[in-house]
Amino acid sequence: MRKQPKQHRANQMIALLLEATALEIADRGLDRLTTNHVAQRAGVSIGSLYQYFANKEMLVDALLMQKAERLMGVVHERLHPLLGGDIATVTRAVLLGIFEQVAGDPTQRELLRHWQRLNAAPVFQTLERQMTELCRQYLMRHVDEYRIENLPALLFVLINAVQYTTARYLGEERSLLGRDEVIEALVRMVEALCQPTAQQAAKRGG
Amino acid sequence: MRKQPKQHRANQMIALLLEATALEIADRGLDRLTTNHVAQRAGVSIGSLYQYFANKEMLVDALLMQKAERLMGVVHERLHPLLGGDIATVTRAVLLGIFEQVAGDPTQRELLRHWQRLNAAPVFQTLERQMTELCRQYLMRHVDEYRIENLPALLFVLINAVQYTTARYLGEERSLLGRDEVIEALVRMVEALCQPTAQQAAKRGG
Amino acid sequence: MRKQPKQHRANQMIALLLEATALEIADRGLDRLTTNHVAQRAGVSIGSLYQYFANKEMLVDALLMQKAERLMGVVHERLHPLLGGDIATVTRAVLLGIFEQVAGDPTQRELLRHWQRLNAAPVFQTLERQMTELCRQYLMRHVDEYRIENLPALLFVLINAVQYTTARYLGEERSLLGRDEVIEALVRMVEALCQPTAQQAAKRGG
Amino acid sequence: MRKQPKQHRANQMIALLLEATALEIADRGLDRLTTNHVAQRAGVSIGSLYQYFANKEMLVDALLMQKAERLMGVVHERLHPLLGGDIATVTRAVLLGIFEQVAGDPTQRELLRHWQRLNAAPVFQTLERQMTELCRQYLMRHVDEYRIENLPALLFVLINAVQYTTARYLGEERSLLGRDEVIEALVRMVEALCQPTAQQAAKRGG
DNA sequence: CATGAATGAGAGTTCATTCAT
DNA sequence: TATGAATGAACTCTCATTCAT
Repeated sequence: MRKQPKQHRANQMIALLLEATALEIADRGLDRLTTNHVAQRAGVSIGSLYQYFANKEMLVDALLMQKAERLMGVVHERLHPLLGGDIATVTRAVLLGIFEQVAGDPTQRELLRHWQRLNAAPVFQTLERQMTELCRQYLMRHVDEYRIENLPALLFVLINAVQYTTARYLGEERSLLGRDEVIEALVRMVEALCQPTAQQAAKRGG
Repeated sequence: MRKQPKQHRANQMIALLLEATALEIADRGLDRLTTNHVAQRAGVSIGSLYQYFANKEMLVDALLMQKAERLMGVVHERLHPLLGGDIATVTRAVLLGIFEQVAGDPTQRELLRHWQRLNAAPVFQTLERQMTELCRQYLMRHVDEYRIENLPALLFVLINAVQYTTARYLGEERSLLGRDEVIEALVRMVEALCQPTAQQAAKRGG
Repeated sequence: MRKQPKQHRANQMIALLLEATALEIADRGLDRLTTNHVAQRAGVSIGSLYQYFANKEMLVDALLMQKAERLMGVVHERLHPLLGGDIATVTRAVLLGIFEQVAGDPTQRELLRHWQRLNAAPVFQTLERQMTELCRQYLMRHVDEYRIENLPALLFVLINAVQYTTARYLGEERSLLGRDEVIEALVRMVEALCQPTAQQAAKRGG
Repeated sequence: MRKQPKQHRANQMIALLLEATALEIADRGLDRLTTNHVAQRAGVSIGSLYQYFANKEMLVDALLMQKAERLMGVVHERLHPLLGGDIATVTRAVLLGIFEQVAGDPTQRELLRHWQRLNAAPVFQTLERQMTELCRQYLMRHVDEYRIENLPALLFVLINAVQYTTARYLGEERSLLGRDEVIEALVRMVEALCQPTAQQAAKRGG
């Protein structure tokens, strides 16, 4: 009861700093991000920044965590009502959700451009674990519709292929390809990877 | 006859510097690469480095070029004798070649971790264009075996999915998955993406 | 009330750095001036220097500004009470003021040695404009005592002849000529350049 | 008889290097002059440059010397036929000669911009001594036409005033003033400085 | 807790000069 | 003598981090 307001102010400060970090990354790029600029943009002293984040890396990690959580939120939101649906529909819905979430946010696009460098960060590992788990659950639920051999390998390729291709597409300033074209191609890839069982194929063919 | 030895020494120096750059990248990472360290590691003065490379970026670009050329060499080498083969065989052969080339070279693995940042470099664009062109040619050669809709989108997804997944796998320190598992999963993905025509499917089925 | 001490400390730091810059210039010359030496001499870190001056040029400019302002102060101080006096008296007084100001300050003397290079600096252009304006005003005030043809050309020659000759004399380590001899010669030159009208000449001659 | 050709080649080399130095100064400015560039421009190895000039300073000094000699040549050329003429005519002729010599030569103009820095060089001291001597001789020849008090001081002021004003005018990229305006103003200054004796004034007045 | 002035190691790069060939 | 590859001290400037107030 005594600590509540302090907690609150701390959370406010953290939010403020993360917001400033996001803006700086969007404006100047990840490579030119400096803690002094962040503090200045947040209207806060550089000392305060270091009160809440041990160092620059922690600051970026926290922002990454925030963005990752929002992204996972979107994924869940899209996935949940369709858990019973076929793989193409589900994939399409989730990808559309991600594209919409990221496309309008220059910060996330800049972060995507550095995905590979950043994915050592624990946040990314969490994000990936969650995605993997989600896919595994979906496939388990539909275990007799799709014939999966070597699930771990498939998940690895699936997740990475989709993630990086998406990252690449969204990270580009402008592409010759339209959003829907790319989504459809990805959907087809996912669909094809999870080859339906003969039984399913027959149903479809019929 | 007069310029030979000069040329030779110059080439030696360049090779020495690129080698040192590769080692430094492998040891300290691309972000912590410094020209002074490179020169020191090469056992050469910093001035010499700048005699052969206008700046740090050029140095890295040259290394990238070298690695890219070797990689493309391997790709061609594997691809050529199999141009008439089916897509799975070709893909498997090429991926195996790449994996063998890269897996043992920490420098290339570190570079792969920064793929996204680096692919602005002309070398990477060239590399990607070449790969795209190769895929296009293969698919054109087999135009009536596979039913391709929206070739550009397919190529984009195909190339990126394979490239980045490979990069991710090879970039990791160690993975729970074996090399062959990943290659097989990728092969299946590529195969699935290029769905056979009904006729082909029938042949296969028959 | 809050920002006072900050302002004060900042001003102190700036003064300290300018002082150190002046000393370094006096000791090692403008060409061998380095920011690290300045910081070291000021007993301050190089980072602090760059907190207050964007780059080396700005540092030198600020010093130039400071010296120029002092010089203009002296000129005004000497000129003002004599605005009604004849040209020889005014010139003599102003020159004496400048000589006294500069002679004892090795920094200013070193700066004078580089006058030509520095007079691209805005500070110098301002200084020169002020001097020119002052001369013009004086001559306008005494318009019927002196016959001036082609005022712009006269002002150009007048200002430059006096400025550079002074700069040259003061820039030298030691001269065979005494200060007063040079001043008298310059006074005579100025007086001669602004030839009196016939009427004035008659008055004087009478 | 044996050393002649070697001498000759040496002279050729020196001339070549000085020419290259001049071009480099004209193109890139004195501050950005580098010995490597000079050698390259001369089509000669940097080692050869150091065979003929102990260091960079010597190289510039030699160029200065060359230019100074040409300038003195012009001065003599113009002065000699007019030794008996009045001071205005002589001054005008000499100044016109100098202006013509320098105006078209970007190298000399760039050097003029750095006059003050360079005039520590022995070459400049020689040049100045020669000019001073010439003026002294002229004035001695006309000793009863002009009333000179304190000849050394007058010469100092005279030489410097003319030199620097000329240097300033010619060093500028473009001026609002025309060449003749400036020459006339300078001529008037010189004329006025060397006040005619009463006798002469009478003659002129009559 | 907040502040922000101060720090300083270390980055990339230049260029006069040397010396083995 | 001519060469030019090699040198390396020295330069300007950045920025993550600290700590006295």
